Amino acid sequence: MTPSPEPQATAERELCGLVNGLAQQITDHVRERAVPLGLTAAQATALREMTGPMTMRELAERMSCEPSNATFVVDKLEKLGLIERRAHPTDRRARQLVLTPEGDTLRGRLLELLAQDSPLAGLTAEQQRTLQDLLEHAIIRR
Amino acid sequence: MTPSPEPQATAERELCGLVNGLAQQITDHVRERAVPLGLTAAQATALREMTGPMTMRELAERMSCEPSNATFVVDKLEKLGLIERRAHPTDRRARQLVLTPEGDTLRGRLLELLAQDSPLAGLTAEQQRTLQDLLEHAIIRR
DNA sequence: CTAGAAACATTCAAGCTTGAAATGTACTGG
DNA sequence: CCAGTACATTTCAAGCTTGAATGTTTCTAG
Repeated sequence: MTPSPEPQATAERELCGLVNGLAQQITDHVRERAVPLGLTAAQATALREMTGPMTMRELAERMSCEPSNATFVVDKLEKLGLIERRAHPTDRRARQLVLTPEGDTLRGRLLELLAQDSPLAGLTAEQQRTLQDLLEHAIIRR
Repeated sequence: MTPSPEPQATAERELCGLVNGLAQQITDHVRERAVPLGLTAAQATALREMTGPMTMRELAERMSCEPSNATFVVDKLEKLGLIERRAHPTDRRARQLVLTPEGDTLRGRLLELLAQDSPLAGLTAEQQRTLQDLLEHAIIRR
């Protein structure tokens, strides 16, 4: 065994593990509720983030993934008739994503399912606020 | 647009987005430091979690992934000569994973790199403790 | 002891994700 | 205006991840 690690660094590493663990739990939760609707976890995540018309890049950012991945997922949603790629009103490089009526309806059902047994239900409203503060604080870089 | 969602549910959804965002940031951070060592992010994560001899399942749990994925990643690490699969001393179903001397050395270098510019550096030690409490509280289910 | 149930690990197919390269469009300083 | 740079998107290869199916081994109730 190599030299003993700094306790500080170890604590940080474990904390990263916890963050990843919770993120994984959230994804599992999404997947569970997506499958009965005929969606994969990735598709459901995209649908969930479609709070209104947006570009590919905006969607990718909301999904915390690369734009090329958003292309992949939106392709699927488009084939399912849930989303449309329109010309962007002011930027000819970009596409404007819009939910179809079917997509909007399905999104509504999805959101209902997602609200049930949230992975964060173990926290009180105040704890959730604290968590949000900390995460926002930790994330604001880059 | 469909009926307006409950504000409570919306807040929870956004919080999930933050958790995922931070997890993504952590993975990116690992990837950045893994590549110069000739490792992928997944391989580096596995190496990082190898705090001592353990079974496939234990490693998978630490990596927050399915055992079948651990098999995949350990295969790679084994081919790189960084890890060994031994017979488990008491359970013939299980394997005991052990780092090779090279694996142990590389892990040391990886941990050093990972400690630099941690994605959690934006938080004070106390904030990190609070975050840890909240996450542990949120995760203890299942 | 023994049958059934559970657990460990692996394999494979299907789907996800990243990063680099390519294309087309917008912006910026001369 | 024009060249150069930056940006939005897509394509593709390589690698990651899950879930179901399989083979072993262990555990447990009877």
